[in-house]
Amino acid sequence: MTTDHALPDAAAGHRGPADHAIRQQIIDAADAHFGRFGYGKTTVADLAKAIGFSKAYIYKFFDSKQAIGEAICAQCLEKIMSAALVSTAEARTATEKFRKLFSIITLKSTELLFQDRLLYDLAANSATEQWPSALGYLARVEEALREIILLGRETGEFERKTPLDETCSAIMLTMQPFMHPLLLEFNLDGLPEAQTRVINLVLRSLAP
Amino acid sequence: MTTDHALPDAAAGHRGPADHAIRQQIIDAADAHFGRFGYGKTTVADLAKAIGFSKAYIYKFFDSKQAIGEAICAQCLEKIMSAALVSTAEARTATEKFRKLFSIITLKSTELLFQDRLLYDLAANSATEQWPSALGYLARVEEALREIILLGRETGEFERKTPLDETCSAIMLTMQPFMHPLLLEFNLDGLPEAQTRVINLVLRSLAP
DNA sequence: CGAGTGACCAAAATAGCATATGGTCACTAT
DNA sequence: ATAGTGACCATATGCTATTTTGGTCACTCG
Repeated sequence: MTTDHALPDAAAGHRGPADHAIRQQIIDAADAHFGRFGYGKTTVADLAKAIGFSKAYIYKFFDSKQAIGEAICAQCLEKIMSAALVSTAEARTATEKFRKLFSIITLKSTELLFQDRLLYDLAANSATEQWPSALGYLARVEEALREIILLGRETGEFERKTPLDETCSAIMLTMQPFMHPLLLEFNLDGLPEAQTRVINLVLRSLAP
Repeated sequence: MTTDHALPDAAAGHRGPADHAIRQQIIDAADAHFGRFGYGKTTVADLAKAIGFSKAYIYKFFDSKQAIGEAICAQCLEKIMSAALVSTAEARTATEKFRKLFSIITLKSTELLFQDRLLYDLAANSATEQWPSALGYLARVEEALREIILLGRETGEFERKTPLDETCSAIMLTMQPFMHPLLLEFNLDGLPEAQTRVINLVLRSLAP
């Protein structure tokens, strides 16, 4: 799986050697602290103490506290995305892959919401403020969607007239109520039926 | 046009006689003040002074300051809705009515956003906090949508297999990115093309 | 030269307090 | 009874003084 597309740089805000043991220690500590106390209540000094170095040393590896937040956020979103990709890989038809892609994303997002509320808040912040981590995630989802639609067009499951980009971006928008953290929370009550109805609607529009 | 459906009570928070000259004076004063200074910066005492009565008298007509906010908000949303209804009435086909309904709603909402930012913020608040005024508005939009789809089904423009309620609620969700004030602001950059693409997608799914 | 840091600063968060505000009620005047 | 109000209270809001916090840099140590 190649990750070096022209996506928003997932390593934005990084400094120094990209794969350093200390960097990983910082990320681990941040993951634990952000999850337990929240992004806002965790200070950079806390992270420094957790790994046994001084605060200044943290800044040899990250541009800012937000950059650390982005790394954690990207990790969360990566977990969601990879669960979705596993699920789509198991599905046989493009239609099934399509259903899985978005239903797993929503499922995993709601799990995050209920189990790691503080990390979810971080992800929500990332989305509303359009951090690179969130933009990269959306780009990856759209890329997966594009491949599914291409497959469906090849197998004859989906129509071939509508421009691919147009279809993809429109579908991403229809799924926003179940992907964007703020809207997801807003639409929680109707799940999962509401999403199924929208997925059905989109699939009808994809029919040849 | 009958408005006495089982919608969320648009007159919630009202007290005393429903059509009293004073009530209208309060609403007018609130409209002016909320628009100029914002909901938060306007005090009930300000409104009282504006109409030349004491603060306590206001509470003979409204349960709370929020109830006044709801009234103003309902008024704003009503303007948007009636503009959309005028537009759909002019359109001939169900397809055209459908396009008009949602594009006018988005157009008028963005106009409100740019021209009366403070009232827009009030409406945004109403939506995120699910005030009756916002719920009533959504119910009215969905009702208009339902009638358009019914028309389209009669004229043969739209398919007839999918359950009507399911279609309507799904479409409302697909349009959320352009209706919900917070998302609208978020999606402003892609307008109006992005919405057109979604509308096209939905219309494809409605095709017989 | 590279790993690591204490001391330092501007900006932001916090705490504590005075004031303003939403809301009620007993009351007056008509 | 109806129209209307001043005085009152608990809470929210704004404000200022103080502390924390994000972030930098010159510096030490090996």
